[in-house]
Amino acid sequence: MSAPPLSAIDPRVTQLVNELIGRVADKWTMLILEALTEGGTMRFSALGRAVPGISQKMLTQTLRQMERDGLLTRTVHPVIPPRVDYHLTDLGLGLAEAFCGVWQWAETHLGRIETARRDFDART
Amino acid sequence: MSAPPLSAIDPRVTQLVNELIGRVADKWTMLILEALTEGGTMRFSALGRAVPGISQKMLTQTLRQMERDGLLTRTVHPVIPPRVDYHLTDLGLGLAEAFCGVWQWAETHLGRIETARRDFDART
DNA sequence: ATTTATACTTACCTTTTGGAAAGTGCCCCC
DNA sequence: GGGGGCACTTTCCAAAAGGTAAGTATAAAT
Repeated sequence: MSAPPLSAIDPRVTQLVNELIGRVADKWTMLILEALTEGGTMRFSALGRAVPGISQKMLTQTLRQMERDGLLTRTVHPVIPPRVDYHLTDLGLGLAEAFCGVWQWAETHLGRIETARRDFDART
Repeated sequence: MSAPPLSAIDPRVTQLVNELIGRVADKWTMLILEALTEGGTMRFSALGRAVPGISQKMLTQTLRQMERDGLLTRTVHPVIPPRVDYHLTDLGLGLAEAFCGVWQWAETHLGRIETARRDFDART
């Protein structure tokens, strides 16, 4: 499917913003964002514990992406065994705040969605 | 990775909300949400045109999910050739509003993220 | 000397996602 | 009676996501 879109308000910004949101709004990023919002500064292993179900691979990968996007800082302490601290930048905190709205929406309307699903499933 | 999470504020609501957000916050859902917010009532083909790059398969699939979740209504007019209208429910509109914050955040901070990325890539 | 702890990295492999394209149903129009 | 339009549905297949598990580095502790 192609052809020109409906509105001409945004030229290529829309494209970029969508890409950005897609990158930023995935499952693990949101969960890490939440953990760091609550936990302040956390080390790798603590994050692993705070985000149930995440694998080491995805934890590392997601943290790196977030660091790259400037959402958090990564501080390596030159000690052994290694210790690495993560904490949100103001950019990351801002994103967490913005997501707060979605979070709250989800929390308050969870019930309605569940019944909507049941109705739909019964109907079909 | 497993073990108990950091905070005990939310029992299993967190789980449900996360699942819900993951379902609701994907690329196509957001784009369709946006199209319908701007376009009001739209038919299948119009949505296909309004969301550039989506395939018929994903359009149908995403619309069905959204209908199931109660985010939009699907009205089949018994005419030939077929005509099906989609439009957001108040639930869907609420979600669109909630996402508005994220959208705006992304729009305003796009520049900062891009420079953060360049810095990171240069650093490594 | 071996074990332990931490924060990764890498290789392999399964599962999921999603695109392309062809098929379906149905009536109107020429 | 052949073609066209719309809204799907289905099948096949390639690409990407992501899990598991093993490996790496280092120094302190036993």
